[in-house]
Amino acid sequence: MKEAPAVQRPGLRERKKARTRAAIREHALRLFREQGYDATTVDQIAEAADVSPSTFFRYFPTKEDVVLLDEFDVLAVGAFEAQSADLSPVAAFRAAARAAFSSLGEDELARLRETAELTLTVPEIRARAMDEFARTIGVIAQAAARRSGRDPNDFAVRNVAGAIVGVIMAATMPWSDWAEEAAGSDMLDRIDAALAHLEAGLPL
Amino acid sequence: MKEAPAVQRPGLRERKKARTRAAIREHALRLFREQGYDATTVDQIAEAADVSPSTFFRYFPTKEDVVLLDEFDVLAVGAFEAQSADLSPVAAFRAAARAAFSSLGEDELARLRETAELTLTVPEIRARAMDEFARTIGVIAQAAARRSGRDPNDFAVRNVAGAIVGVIMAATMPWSDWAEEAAGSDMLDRIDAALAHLEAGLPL
DNA sequence: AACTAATTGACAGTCACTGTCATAAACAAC
DNA sequence: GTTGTTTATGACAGTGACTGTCAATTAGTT
Repeated sequence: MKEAPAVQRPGLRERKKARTRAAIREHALRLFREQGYDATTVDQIAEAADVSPSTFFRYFPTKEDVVLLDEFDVLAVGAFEAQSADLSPVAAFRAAARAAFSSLGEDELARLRETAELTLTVPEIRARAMDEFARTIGVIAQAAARRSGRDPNDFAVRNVAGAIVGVIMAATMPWSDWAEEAAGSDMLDRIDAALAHLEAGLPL
Repeated sequence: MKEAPAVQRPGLRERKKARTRAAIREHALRLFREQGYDATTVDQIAEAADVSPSTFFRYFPTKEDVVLLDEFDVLAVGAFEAQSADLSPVAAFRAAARAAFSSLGEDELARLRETAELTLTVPEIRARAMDEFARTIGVIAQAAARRSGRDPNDFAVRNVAGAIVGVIMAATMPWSDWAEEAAGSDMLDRIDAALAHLEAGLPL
């Protein structure tokens, strides 16, 4: 008479894990906001989340990863493949990014902005973001390859993905004396404008 | 009656510092090659270079920086500004890169390859390379701005610089299962091809 | 030769991160 | 329920990168 939902229910254990994970991330982001990233030790986060320091590292391999785990590109890739096939890769990606962003809820957007802020501000995290970007190039290349029926390791495909990530970097990264201008325009708008510019062939 | 060469002679102190710096880097790279990056401790490097660990950190702020100090982009920027003004920014940069590469000596090329290898291989260093790339975007943007008489913070200028760095990343970074192909072609050739592709408008 | 300023080494300390082991809780069977 | 198995957790000890301070040395100067 059990008849328990086989796929549906994650099980108590899984739910507890998810709650622990969320608690750690939540308290970590709060502490970063309150005292700064460097000034916050892993021990403090662990204590605030009421777990042992060991447990912290079981959930996040490094302190940086508390900030860096977005899973957002998965969303974008889904939208990417849903675009009509006659669009150029860049145009398709741009449309996909817009769709993905607008599908986010308020709280998700807020967290995205907060982590983005930290990624831009803290050198350690900014550095680590490189690997994320490289991984993203791979993900985009794979999706573009599927769309166009080419090999994901194809040189041209990878190159397009690289250019996309490059202009996003340029639109996102903090500039020498550019903090004011950046504060004015929205990050997502800047990304969209950068993609539009790339789509148009980077005219000067 | 001194009449010492005012600008010419660096002074004994400076020469000693340069020699110490070179010794540290040399022994560090050798140890990395022999035992791997992670397995090599700063203490070992210091001992091999016959300085104290404290001194190591006075010359290089972090262990990663032993690898990451290229000063190569400065060379490229010089060549960039020497290109004729009717070339597109991308074409000009491509020509400049070729010129800069071919101006390097054998030993400099060897060291460039070795540090590049480490940058691609070791996750820590690869991550840190992000900041270098961001800086490089800035440097390229400044040079491009001077060339075209625009503001270095101009959106389009930055975006072009970002695209250039992006395709270089794509051509340089190691791929999922891509090691074989990469070994075949030369890194510099791949960079040139990537720039050519970008120059042509990224056709698929 | 004497004075000043820079370079260095020794030392102690912090913190991210790793590995191991024993305990306790969740799940699966009976 | 009661058992046995798996998994999450915490306590602990250790490594290594990095920081700060202080005293001794050494290069440059008068």
